[in-house]
Amino acid sequence: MAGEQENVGPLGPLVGYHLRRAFGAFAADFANAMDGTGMRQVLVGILAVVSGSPGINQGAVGRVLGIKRANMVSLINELVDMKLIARVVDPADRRAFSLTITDSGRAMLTDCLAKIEAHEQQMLAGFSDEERAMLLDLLSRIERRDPAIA
Amino acid sequence: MAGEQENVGPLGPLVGYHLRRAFGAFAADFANAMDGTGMRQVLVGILAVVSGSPGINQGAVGRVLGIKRANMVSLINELVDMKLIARVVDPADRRAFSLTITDSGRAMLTDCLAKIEAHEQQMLAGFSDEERAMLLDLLSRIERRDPAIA
DNA sequence: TATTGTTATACTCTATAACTATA
DNA sequence: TATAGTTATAGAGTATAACAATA
Repeated sequence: MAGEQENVGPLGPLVGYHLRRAFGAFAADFANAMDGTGMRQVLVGILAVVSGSPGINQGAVGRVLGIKRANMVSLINELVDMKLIARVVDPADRRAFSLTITDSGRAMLTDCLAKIEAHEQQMLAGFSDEERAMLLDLLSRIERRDPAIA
Repeated sequence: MAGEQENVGPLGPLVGYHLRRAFGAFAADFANAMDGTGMRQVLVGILAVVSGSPGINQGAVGRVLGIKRANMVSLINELVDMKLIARVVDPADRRAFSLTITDSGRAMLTDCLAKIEAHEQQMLAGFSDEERAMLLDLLSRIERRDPAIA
């Protein structure tokens, strides 16, 4: 997925270019880290959000993570099929599904988060605590400029 | 593509999560910035690399940008069809194509780079020069950890 | 044998439009 | 009429395997 530290011409000073490459590197290593779990970045994200907000519905999860309603359907189906989350009709609003994490879901999330911690450690090896905090801050400030938010 | 600054549970402290969101925000705004040009992130990247290394071949461009050979084919076809780059058989190695940017390609690249500068300014509004430089440095250090490079 | 480019293919992510059922 | 979820579909990015021509 990458290589050959070379002449990228006018791309060098562009934050967007390096953001893309760094994201690619992170995503590739993340996928490796999830090997054998059957999980992907999005699925872990959804599982984490559901775990943090029991009873939340699909649309809300999507809004939190920036995933369109239409695309949530099959993702939630995957997690339900894997028995990692439970989906019941919300009695207070029968259009909506109330999502909760199952015991296996909690175990899976714990396992994934441990693997993700190791993956982050490896990707950020050589980063001081201050640098990691700085990076988190800078990235968070960019996130808020998502044109789909405003 | 995003929204609802809320409880992301255990994702909050993960660099990978924020990298993904920041990348998404940048990519969405980049796409808007390219509106009307017919260009996309990858195409601009290729054009920039070819412009910086005249005579380079497809495989090399792919290695520089982290794009697989197989995926380069249609991308190069697009740029050739748009008459932004010229492709001739390399006389020194008749397996390879020698790529050069055309005059229209140069004009297109200049136009895109101006639009990209504006887009970066907007996405990084509020960033000091030091912060931007710091971000570039931190991202570059992550890039080098791409598992596909090692 | 290795490499350049090619074709075919497949999976994932993202996006839009139109539908249903509830509110 | 608005919202939650659904279906269908399409474009784009990324990945692998197998092949032809050339080195």
